[in-house]
Order: sequence, then structure tokens, then C-alpha cells
Amino acid sequence: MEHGTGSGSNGPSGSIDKSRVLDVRPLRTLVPVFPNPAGMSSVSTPQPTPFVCVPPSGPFPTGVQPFYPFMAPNGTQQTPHSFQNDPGNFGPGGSIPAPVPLNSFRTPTSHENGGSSRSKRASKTRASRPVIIDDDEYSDSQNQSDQYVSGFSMHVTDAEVGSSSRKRRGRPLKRRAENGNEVEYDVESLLNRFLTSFKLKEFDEFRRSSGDRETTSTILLVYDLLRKKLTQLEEANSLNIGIARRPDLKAGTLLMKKGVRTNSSKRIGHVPGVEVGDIFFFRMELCIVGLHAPTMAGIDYMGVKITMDEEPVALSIVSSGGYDDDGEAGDVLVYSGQGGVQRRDGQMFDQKLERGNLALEKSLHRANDVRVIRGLKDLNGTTGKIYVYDGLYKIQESWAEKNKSECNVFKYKLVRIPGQPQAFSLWKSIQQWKDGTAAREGLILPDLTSGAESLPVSLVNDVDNEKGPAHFTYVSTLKSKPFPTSKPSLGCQCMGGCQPGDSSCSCTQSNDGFLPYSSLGVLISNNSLIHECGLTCVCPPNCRNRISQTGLRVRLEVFKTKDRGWGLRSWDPIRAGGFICEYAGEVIKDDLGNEIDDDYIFDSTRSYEPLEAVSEDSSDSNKLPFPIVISAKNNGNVARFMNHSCLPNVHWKPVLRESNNETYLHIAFFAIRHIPPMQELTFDYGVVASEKGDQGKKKCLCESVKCRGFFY
DNA sequence: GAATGATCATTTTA
DNA sequence: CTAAAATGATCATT
Repeated sequence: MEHGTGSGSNGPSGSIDKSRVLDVRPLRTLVPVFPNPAGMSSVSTPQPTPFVCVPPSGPFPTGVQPFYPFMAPNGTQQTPHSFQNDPGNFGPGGSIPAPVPLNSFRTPTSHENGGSSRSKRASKTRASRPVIIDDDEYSDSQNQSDQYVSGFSMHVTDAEVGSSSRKRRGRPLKRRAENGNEVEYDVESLLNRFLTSFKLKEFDEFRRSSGDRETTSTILLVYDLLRKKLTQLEEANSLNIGIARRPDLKAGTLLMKKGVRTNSSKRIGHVPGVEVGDIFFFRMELCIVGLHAPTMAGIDYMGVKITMDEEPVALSIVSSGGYDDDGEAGDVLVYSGQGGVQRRDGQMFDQKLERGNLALEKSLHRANDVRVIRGLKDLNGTTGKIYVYDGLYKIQESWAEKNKSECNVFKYKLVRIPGQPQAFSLWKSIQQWKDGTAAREGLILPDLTSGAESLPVSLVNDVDNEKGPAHFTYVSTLKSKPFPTSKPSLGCQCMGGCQPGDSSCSCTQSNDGFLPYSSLGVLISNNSLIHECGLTCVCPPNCRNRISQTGLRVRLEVFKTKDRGWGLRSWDPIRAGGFICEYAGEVIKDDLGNEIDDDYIFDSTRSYEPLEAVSEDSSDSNKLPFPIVISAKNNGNVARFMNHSCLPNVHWKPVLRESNNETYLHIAFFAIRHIPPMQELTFDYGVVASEKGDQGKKKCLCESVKCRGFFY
């Protein structure tokens, strides 16, 4: 059966000439199907697209056949195993197969009502369902309903509405409903506050269906805020519940329901507002920016009209990173199809050529671009994944293999389109620098801190001959002078480290009742001041509330920039809220009125644009208690190399550590957004009060869209 | 046929 | 390790 699939009916040559397939570029002719904002090609950006508007000469020009499964484009047989066992998908005896009929794929309606109308309907469905719980359940779950009061619940929960078999009996319980509504209002109003302050209330249909850089970054920021807030609330409540919840999904659902998403109209090729190399930490993040719509499935696809018929084409895949064998350069990916395993009992079946598998097969023959998102193990977190957008690939071939259970599994070989910025391959290089199998080009010093930090910091120059920055003494922490406190602090008594939801922890209380860091050590507090545990606290050094005291957590490198002197960047990915470093140096007195002539100054008294328009502070105690000016000219750490940007990816927070009658103030830097490896770390130096005139003003080279043109 | 409701498939996350 | 989660495609029904 190796033959017969192609020859007779496949046109003159009997095999597909790959170059011709590529030459035809069938999908270019489909451009009208994917309306895009002017100037935004839906197809691979680096490719020249001179004939975008050429009318189609037909859906299947000569030499390009309709779909034959498992025929490689070059005509070699890629069908090692028999498929005729599956009469549903293949024609008898290996003749022309009959895949799932194309008309079974629903026509996507015009893009404007495609996504949004459906989601409207979904929410209507939910809202209209009665929430009725019988008396027994109510009394049984008295405790639970108390949790709703103290904790949070978005609405009177999908879980109850969706899965309870008891929901139709009994009368609605007012009290329960009220409780639920009250709580719903809390999260609802929280969300509304976010949306208002980020001006997402009047999020228009255009930005919803097609994004841009600012839109995606705002949406991701709001998602992160919301997710963190839900995490915080949930953790504080976990003593009561003790069940794992999914703040990532809940935050996503809330935003989706509000229509706060972008690129909701599906498209082939790049997604506006998402750049090759961007990283994500949750599948939901991929959904809300439209990079990959399914929340769980690994293959995203859409129906594409081809004259009368419609066929699915693949849009993007998320590789889980488990069993992919990639090429040496990281530009090849072998992807396994979906299905074939019963989730309940783990029983395996042959995979079927339907859904995503069929779409990939079609995309192989249509030669359209497929976005690839690489899922990698997060070495920092224990279980988490990092998703790297690795740009566009083309499917080169497909075949089927038998797995251990003797079931057919589809395999798709994807090859990265050349000319795109480095993404996944960069990760591979970095790994090699770390394990010593490859040398970092331009390396001057393996560790400029000479062991002063917990991790080495490389000094690298791959742009010119400068051998390093001017001499300074590396110190890992601020020589902070204690400030007297009004109230003596005894410190907390958390022997095993501070835990969320512990109302007896005095450090938690100082932070408005919530620990400012998540279990992964990521900043989740929005307060403008962080109270960490101090000398008199009994908790151990690895306490979650001592993040800024525990030294570097990411592998940094000081590097020579093209035009801004030395800069700082990270070999490791940093998630939003991740701790980077503190600002070390000497606290300098400015009250003598001395002019500070120093390029290594941190000055908390400058005015800063608030990062979050939403202030969570409940009291004045969370305001910066005293101004601080730090010089890192003679003594400093990596922070002194961080350049200014008007659109920064790092921000600072004042951190207080109290002990007895003294308070130590430190300045800690955290990631504003997810930062991919090797992206320069920058923060906003702030603006000097106007009465000081233009002194110290410098021309800004940050090149961001928000650039003020100068900095201090 | 169109509109709607119900179910299913997917796999990540804690 | 297991359970639970959300979306969108598909199926079923009106």
C-alpha cells in the first residue's frame, strides 16, 4: 500500500514537487479570509509578499493536489504502518482515503461575530441558569458558605451550577445567594477597578479582534494583577478550603467574560502584539492574547473556506517539551498528534485523523505557516512550565508510529522559517553557557562579583574593545543606616517561616494581612511599601517574607550596550514580579545641599509614574516613610548597571526590615512583566523636581514609544 | 437552515 | 499523583 495513494490521481508527476507547492503559496490567495489591519500581513513577516493581492487561480492549482494523508510533499512514502484498519478515516485498501468530511467543520462566521457572539451566548447561558440548592445541601455546606464570605468566589460557582446533580430540587436560598453575590461583588469590583484604571472598560471591538504591542502588554499586566490578587485571597483562605484552586484559570475566565482579550479573530501567521521570543507562564496567557486559543489542547486550528468547501488548517501548536526531539540548532520540532488516550483509565487507542491532527495534515499540504510555542520545564519552579513563542514554522512531513501500546500516533515534523529573531535557540545556547559546553562570546570575566553574590555575574563585551567599567567595589547589599521606629517591633514568631493566612504573624499584619510574596517568591503585593521579616523575627532565612535578603535568584550578565554604556540583562527568564536585586551602595546625605555629580545615583525623591494605577494601600503606613538617596559610584552591586528606560521592564519598591527599635530601608527591584532571557533590564530613573532645573538632564536613548526624550 | 443547548476533547496546574 | 479547570468544536435538538 505504499503506492497507489498518489500516483494516478495526483497530477502529471505523480508526486508533489515541494518547490512548486511552496511557489504556489496557496494561502496567499486566501488573504481576504483573514482581514487584518492595514499594513499587517497575516503571513510571515520576514517573507517578501509581493503578490498578496494576486487573485487565486484556483484553490488547487496544477501540481498541488487535494489532501492525501501521509504523502510527504516530495513523494516519498511516509506510511510505514497500515491505516486501512481505520475505515472511518481511510478508504478501503489504501486507495484514496476519505478523511473526515470537510463540511463537518463549521464555517467561521465573519470574524466580528465569530468569537464574541459565542462568548456572549455562553455567559448568557450561565447567567440564566437558576442557582438552586436544596436545604440539605445548604446545611451540609454551611462551613463552605462561610468561606464564600471570608474568601472569594466569582459567582455562585460554575462548579455547583455545572456539576451538581442536585441543583434542580429545592428552592433558591436567599442567604446563600446573597452571600455569593456579596462576594461576587468583591471580585467583580476589584476587576472593575483594574479595568477602569487601565482604561479597558471601553475596550473596543477592533482591539479585541486585532491587537498591538501595547494592548497585549496591558492585558497581560491586568491578567497578572488579577491572578496574583486571586492567589493572595485564596492562600489567605487555604486554611479553610485546603483544595487546590486555579487562580490562573479564574483570572482568565473573568477577563474573557469581560471581553478583555485581544486577537480574538483567529489568523494564520504572526499575531500582532506578540513578538518572537516572548515568554509566558500560563496557558491562559496564550489564550487572552490570541496566540493560541485552546486552554488545554495543543493544536489550534480554524476552518478556511476554499471555494465551496472548507477545510481546517493548523494555526499554532504548543509543544509540551516532553518527547520532542529537536534538531541541533533547535529549529526542527517533531510534534505528536493529539488524542489516542482515554483520560479516565489511561487506555490507549489509535489516534484519529481528525481535529487538530487533520488540521496539521492539511497545513502540511497547504504549506501554511504554523506558530510554534515551545513549552519548557521551569527550572526555578518545581512543576511549572515556561512557554516561549518561537515564531513560525512550516510542516515538512508527517507520518505515523506505533507507540508502546502498539497504537498509531501521528508525528509531524516542523521546520522553523529562517530569518526570524532568535528565541528557543537562544535558550539552548544559554544552557550551553551554563553547563560549560559552549563559551559565551565576548566574555571578559566569569564573575565580576568575585563570589560576593550567590550566583556569578558575567561581564561581557561583544560590541567593542572596552575591557570593563570603571573600577568600583562590589558590595552585595546596601549599607543602610537604621532609622528609629515609632513603635518597637518584636518581630514575628513563625518558627517554620511565615505562612499565608496566619493572622498571628505580625509581619503579615504589617502588610495589610497578606504576605507580599507568593510561594514561588514572586512579588504579589500592590502596596507601595513592603514589610519584610527582620533581625528579631524568628523565622528562618529562607522564609518567604525575606525575598530581597536572599541574594540573586537569576543568572545575570553585565554587558556592553551599543550606545548606552554598560547594561544589565539576565540569562534566565524572569516572571512578572520576580525579584532581581536590590540597589546596593551608600546612603548619601544630601542635606548639605551638595550637588551630586554622580552617574550612579538612586533617588527615591524623584517623581515616578505609578506603575499600577490601582493603589491597594489601606493606610499611610504603607507610604515611603523617608526619602533615600543612594550612591553606587564607589560601592555598588549589579543594580548600578541598570539603564534608564521610559518604558521599563523593572521597577523598584521600598522594603522595610524592622528590628527592635530600628528600621532598615532597602530598595528592591522586581520585574514588571515577564522578561525573556537576554532582554536588557531597565527601570525608570524618575524625574527630578522642576525647581532643580535641567541640571543633570541627559538625552534618553531608550527608543521606546513612550520616550520622554530625556532622563536624569 | 439557523439558532441554541449539551456534550466532549484537550492537558495543565497545584 | 490526581482532580478539576475553561474553551471551542462538534453533536443534538428545536
